[in-house]
Amino acid sequence: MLPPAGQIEELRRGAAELLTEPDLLKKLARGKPLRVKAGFDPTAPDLHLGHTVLINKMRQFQQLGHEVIFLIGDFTGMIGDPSGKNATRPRLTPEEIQANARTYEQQIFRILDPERTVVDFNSRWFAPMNAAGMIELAAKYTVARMLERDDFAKRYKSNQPIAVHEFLYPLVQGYDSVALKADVELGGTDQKFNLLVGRALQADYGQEPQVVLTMPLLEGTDGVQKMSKSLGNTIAIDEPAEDMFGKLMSISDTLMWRYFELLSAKSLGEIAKLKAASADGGNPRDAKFELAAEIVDRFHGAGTGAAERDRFIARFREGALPERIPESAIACPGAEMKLANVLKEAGLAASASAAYRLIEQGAVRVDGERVSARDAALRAGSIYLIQSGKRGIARIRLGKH
RNA sequence: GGAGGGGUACCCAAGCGGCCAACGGGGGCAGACUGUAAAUCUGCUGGCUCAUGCCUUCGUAGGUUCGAAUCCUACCCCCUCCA
Repeated sequence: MLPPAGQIEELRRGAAELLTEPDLLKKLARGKPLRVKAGFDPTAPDLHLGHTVLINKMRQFQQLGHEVIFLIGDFTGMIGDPSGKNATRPRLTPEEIQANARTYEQQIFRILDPERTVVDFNSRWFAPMNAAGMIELAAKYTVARMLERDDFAKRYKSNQPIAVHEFLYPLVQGYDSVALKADVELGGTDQKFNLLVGRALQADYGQEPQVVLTMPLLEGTDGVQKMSKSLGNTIAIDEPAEDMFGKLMSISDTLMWRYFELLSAKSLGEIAKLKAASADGGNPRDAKFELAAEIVDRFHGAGTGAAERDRFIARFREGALPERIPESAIACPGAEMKLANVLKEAGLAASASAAYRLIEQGAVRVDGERVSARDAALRAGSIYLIQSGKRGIARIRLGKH
C-alpha cells in the first residue's frame, strides 16, 4: 500500500472537494483497507459517462487496496429524489430491483474489480425499520439544519413547496453510512449536503465520521447541462462503439477538454501537451480523436478505438458509407409507395409529416441521390439505400404485397 | 377556513369570440459553411399515403354561439396574502 500522503495525492485528482484531508490521513494511517461507499439509483441501470467519473474514482480506491461498496438505494428510490422534478416514481418490485442490480453489475465490472466490490441494498436495513425507528432517525436532525441545504433554502425562500418527506432523503442516505460503517463516501458535488448529513449521523451513533469526497458533475453532450438520461445528452457505456465514437467526435472543443480532465486516464502533463498542440495551430480534431479512441477502448476493448477512428475517417472525410447499415423489409401497399411513408416505416422519420419536412429540406437521399420532391414515390420490388440527415441510414427492401 | 392570481404545444411565454395548428424566445431537427467543433446564415418544428382536405390540441367535463384557447357553469391542480 502506498503511504497515506501518496494515496491522498492520487485521490485528489479531478476531485471537487475532500472533507476533510486530516480525517482521511488519520484513517489511512491505520494501514487497513477503508470501506468506501457510493450510492446509486435503483431505477436507472443505464450507466453513462457521467456516472463513470464517480466509478473511476471508486476504481482508484480499489487500486490503492480499499474495499468499495456499491450501494443500490432501492429503499431510497421509494422516497424520490428531492430535486422537486420527479413527482411520482413507480415503485419497483423486488424482481425488478434484482434485475436492475444484475444490469448494474454487468456494467460496473467493466471498470471495477469484482473481487473488491460489494453490492448492497439499503432496503436491507430500512425494510425492517418501523415507524418508531424512522421517527427516531428524524429526531437526529433539525429543520434549521435541513434548510441549510442549498436547494431547500432556495425553495423555502421562493415559496416553492417542500414536501416533508423530502427531508427524510438526506437522513436515509446518511443512515446508510451508519449501517455500513463507511469510512469514505463518494458522490457528485450535488450530493455534498447529503454526504455531510452522513458524517453528522455517524457521530451521533458513536462512529467515526466518514470522509466525504465529491466529484464534479460531467456536462452532457450539449456541453451545458449535466449529463442525464432525462435530458437526452448522455453517452451510455454500453452504446455501440461506432455511436460512442461518433458522439464523442461531435462534442464541442471546449467540452472536449473537460472530458479529458474528468474521463481520461492520461496524465495531466499529456493533456497539457495536447492542449498546447491545438492552441499552436494543430487541429483540435486530432486531440478529439485521442479522447474518443481512449474511451471507446475502455468499454469495447483495446484496439476498438483505433478501428473506429479509421472507420470514422473513411466515412466522413472520404465519404464512404458506414459498414453496417440496418436492413429491413417494408410491405408496399400498391405498385409504389410515397417516399415519406417509407421513411416513417423505416424509422428514419418520426411521422409522415416529419418525413415530408425532411424531404422538402433536402435531407433525404435515395441511392445517394438527393430527393427533394415532396410527393416522390418508390416502386415496389427493389432494394433502396435511404439516407435521412447526417446519421439516419437504412437499406430497405420494398416488397410487393 | 377566507381573499386574490394562475393553468396555452418539449420549455418559457403571447393571444382573451371568427384572419389560431395558435405571435415571440429557448431548445430540437434539417440545409449551407466546417473538423459530424464553435460561431454565423436559412428553413422547419401537431397528426393523417399530402389534400388550397380531414382529424386532434390551449387543466378536466359540460354549456352558450353559425363559430370558443378566448364567454358561462361545475370540478381538479398550482401560486400569493390572511387565519
